[in-house]
Amino acid sequence: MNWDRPHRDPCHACLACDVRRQAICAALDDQDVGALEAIMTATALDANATLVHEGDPRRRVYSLTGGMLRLSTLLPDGRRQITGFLMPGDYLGLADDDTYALSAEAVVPSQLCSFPVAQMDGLMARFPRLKDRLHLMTRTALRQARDNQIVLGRLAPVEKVASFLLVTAQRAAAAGQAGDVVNLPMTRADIADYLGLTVETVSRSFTKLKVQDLIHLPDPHHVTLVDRHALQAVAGWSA
Amino acid sequence: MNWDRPHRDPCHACLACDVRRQAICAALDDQDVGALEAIMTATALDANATLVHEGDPRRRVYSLTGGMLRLSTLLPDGRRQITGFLMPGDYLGLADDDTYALSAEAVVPSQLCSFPVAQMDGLMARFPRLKDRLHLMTRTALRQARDNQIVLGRLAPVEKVASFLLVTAQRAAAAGQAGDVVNLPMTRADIADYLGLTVETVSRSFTKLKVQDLIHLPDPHHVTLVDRHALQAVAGWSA
DNA sequence: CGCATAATTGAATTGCCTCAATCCTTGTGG
DNA sequence: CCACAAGGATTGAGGCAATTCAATTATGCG
Repeated sequence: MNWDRPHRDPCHACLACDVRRQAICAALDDQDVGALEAIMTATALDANATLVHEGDPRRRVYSLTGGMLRLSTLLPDGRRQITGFLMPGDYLGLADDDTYALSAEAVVPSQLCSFPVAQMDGLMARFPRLKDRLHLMTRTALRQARDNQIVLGRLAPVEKVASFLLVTAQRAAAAGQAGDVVNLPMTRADIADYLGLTVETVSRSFTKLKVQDLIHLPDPHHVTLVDRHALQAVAGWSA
Repeated sequence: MNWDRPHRDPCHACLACDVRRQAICAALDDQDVGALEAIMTATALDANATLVHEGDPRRRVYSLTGGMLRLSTLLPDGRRQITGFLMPGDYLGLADDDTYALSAEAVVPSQLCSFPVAQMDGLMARFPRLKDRLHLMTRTALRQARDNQIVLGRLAPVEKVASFLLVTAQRAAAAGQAGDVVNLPMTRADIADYLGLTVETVSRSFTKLKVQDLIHLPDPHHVTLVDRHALQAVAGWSA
């Protein structure tokens, strides 16, 4: 096991949590959230640590509170497809039934809440709003996955990268991290496996956007969106 | 409007429906299904008729009973991405919130049940199993969309087509249509826009599979799966 | 039976990927 | 504190595969 030992903050951690209003717990008010907290185990992951393996029995579900996770699957010959990056407030286990359909690894050191599925199911029966929120998050995830099909199927490399930057910025904004500088904790290889490209093509696409002055690249993990409007045009958003 | 005028079968159509055990109505037993039938309007669509437009307010949801629908979205410059084909028993409106995220058109003449969202919401409140089934179908759709990301992102053209044939055969089997001959009502252009390819590349991929004797093509809309195992290997399923 | 649309096949081009080298940052040990 | 090692990112050159452009064949409908 390569994650830190579980710990539980005794001082009403949930009420002070950064993602109290974004995550699954937002379905419960301050009185009821204790029930969720009671079945929760806070855990931490080192960078690149594996949380769940594709095909493993789905015994726990998770809510990410800090850091970033990548969801991926491997083809027999080693090709990898990353189907999404989880940001704080996101939930892991929305689509899975009895086994995990995807592997989940930490991109950077991450913190999350871990719940046994059986007890989570019990809580959903007790608090309908919890179940409703899970359903809502599933629908949102479905829309995201479908948007991604457009990106993967019909966009050219530069367009894919532009789209990726805009979506990432948007999600960061939704999580409270507004501003024109986007944090990209993942590697270029991760981005490539997410967008269906090679590392080289991703790098070249970044360079193209930089040369056109649509973005700045202070360092590989930070991108400044200089011209959001032009980026949207490149990404094929609206006319 | 290019669909036939609505009609209602007076003789308990739901109980005799082909997809009674697959569609949303499977959540209700024969006593309760009348409540669903009461708010239902049976409609028919001509081939290529548009059922809903991307961006339109989501006032009705649908359950396909016969034929086939394609879900698609357009980029400003005309590029099209088909995100899925709906087969009998499938539900339209799973992911959408207040507006439809995708357009839906009939591939061939199709029949479906139409429900006003408000009344469907009421029924979901009255029959929790109905809501649960919707949630289940949403999760399934999410898994399908993610599987599709792998196909779009990491498979070569022939692999994409092989995968498409196998998935289509599998879904037809789940709907009761077993056998090694797959029905492909959609055009090559539809398949291309689904797999992120051009019409020509799709056609060439079919030819390659045919030359290798993995499939037969009695006509463009019927494919016989000659060697399922070899097809699975081509599609990158398992080792 | 003829037209319009769809599907297939062919030739040429473009652009992404492959292979390879260099640069840069980061962290480690001397 | 500096040198070095190691992994990631970027840049360059060349090949190949999917696309584009174009023509032919097949299919289906009036």
